[in-house]
Amino acid sequence: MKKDSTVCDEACVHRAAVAKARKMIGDDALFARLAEFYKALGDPTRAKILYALSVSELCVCDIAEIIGMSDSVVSHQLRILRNMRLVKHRKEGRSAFYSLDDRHIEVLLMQGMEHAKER
Amino acid sequence: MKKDSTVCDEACVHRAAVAKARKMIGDDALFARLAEFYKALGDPTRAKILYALSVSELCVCDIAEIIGMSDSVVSHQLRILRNMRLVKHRKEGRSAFYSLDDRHIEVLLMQGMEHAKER
DNA sequence: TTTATAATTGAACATGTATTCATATTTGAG
DNA sequence: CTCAAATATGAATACATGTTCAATTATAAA
Repeated sequence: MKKDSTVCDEACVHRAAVAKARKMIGDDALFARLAEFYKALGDPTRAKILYALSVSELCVCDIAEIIGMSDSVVSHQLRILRNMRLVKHRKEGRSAFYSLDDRHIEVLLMQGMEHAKER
Repeated sequence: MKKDSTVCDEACVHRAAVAKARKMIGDDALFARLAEFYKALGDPTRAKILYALSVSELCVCDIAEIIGMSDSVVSHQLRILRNMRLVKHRKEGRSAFYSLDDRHIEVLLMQGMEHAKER
């Protein structure tokens, strides 16, 4: 007999816990946004950019120098970070100065950093 | 003249800030681990799995039911989470019970969730 | 042992994504 | 205006990754 839509043919686990978890997970769009948010941090180049910006406001070519990548790469990644509202920018002459959109981001970065350092 | 390895031909920005940031970013392996860590959270399926596990320990088929995906998908993603040491598992009979590797993960999940809810 | 269930695994496919390169835009300097 | 510098952008490429499907392992029950 094929498994039906119930869980583990009754045998496996606490139904109560399952029901509780299931209720919290209903909102697909929420988890999509959550994943998008973490994905933005989940690339070494973007992580470096954000980390650099946690030190101070910087223009594009400075960031490129600091992380050792081309201006083009940095500009592309900054656009992603901008769309995610993780960074904001301000134009001054022909330069564009970027900074973290809010301090909240910095906290999250540092926490992940501690986790990364531990292993 | 081509741009040399200095920053913005002097004109652009605070050299001191650049030097400070550069020093912190030297360690490539560190940022690789940091990115890997966030990448693990940066997928809706894995985020759902972790969220479900924050409620209680669960076996594979329960997780599959809760998040509405196949056992195979869940098993594949659990392996990734296991390799990242975000979850641990315990075998009991023919079932495998998974749980979060430590409470630290849960905190990080909830913080991202708040960020995701805000927008 | 034989049968069925829970879980794992590997290969294939489709999709997503980071980087490169060339080109455009914008602004300041001469 | 003309030239060069700071960014931005689009197309192309290469690579990574999530899901599906089929097959396998391991355990429990009959």
